[in-house]
Amino acid sequence: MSNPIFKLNGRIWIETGDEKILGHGRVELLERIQASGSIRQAALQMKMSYKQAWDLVNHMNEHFGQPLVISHRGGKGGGNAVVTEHGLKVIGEFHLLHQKFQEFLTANSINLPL
Amino acid sequence: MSNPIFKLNGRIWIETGDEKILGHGRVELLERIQASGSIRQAALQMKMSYKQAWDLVNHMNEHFGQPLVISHRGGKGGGNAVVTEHGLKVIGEFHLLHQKFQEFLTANSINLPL
DNA sequence: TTGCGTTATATTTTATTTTATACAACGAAA
DNA sequence: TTTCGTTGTATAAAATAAAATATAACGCAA
Repeated sequence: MSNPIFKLNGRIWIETGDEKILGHGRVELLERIQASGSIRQAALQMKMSYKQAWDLVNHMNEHFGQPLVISHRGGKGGGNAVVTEHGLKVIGEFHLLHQKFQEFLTANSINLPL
Repeated sequence: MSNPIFKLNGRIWIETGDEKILGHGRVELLERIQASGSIRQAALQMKMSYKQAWDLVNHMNEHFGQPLVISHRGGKGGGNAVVTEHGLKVIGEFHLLHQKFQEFLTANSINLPL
């Protein structure tokens, strides 16, 4: 390990109480649900199990003031899921925070003697 | 879930390449090693196994340019571990970054309609 | 030279998390 | 009313991670 390059990195998320309810993975999931109209397709795209995706969606719906995703079963295509207006707002707000955080990361670095 | 309070939280760490080599847990471990002079005691205090603590120390020593911890076995007390000058420097630098990050977290928040 | 407590390491066991599998419920459309 | 693919849910299997256990190496001090 000669001449290592040290990089600052990190993650941010939203909590209520001490429970994490939104991070960048969940945001990506929401975006893929919106794009595909399907929890299953979003899960496949992100290579996670349907159960995990469903659990995440359910958790978000339970912990935000209003549901972020509304799903229907049966009907054309077997069922579908849509991201609510509130969900879109949440996505947008998180993107703003994420961008500021990226700026923080690039603006700060470790200063270590080699 | 009526009237939820959304809080921004997060973590930062140092990487080389794509490997995490220092975060707040490792920093605490270093500090406890320095305070106790023992990897084992530090591990006990943090309720982690000796093996896990040793692996973390070993990983840090391998990935920073110079060792952060020097250990000895045998002798008075059975052996000991000390944090190097470079290790102290690393701890200090991380604290600076961490403090700035805390300021970032308190300065930013989500804006969501209830 | 024996005992001591720690470091260092390997191996086994346990616990936790994740994934896979199965299937009922559903509603539109053929 | 049958088919279809998804949602929703439970259970089993598999994969990971963590912890427990064991033991050698070590060097000082009694």
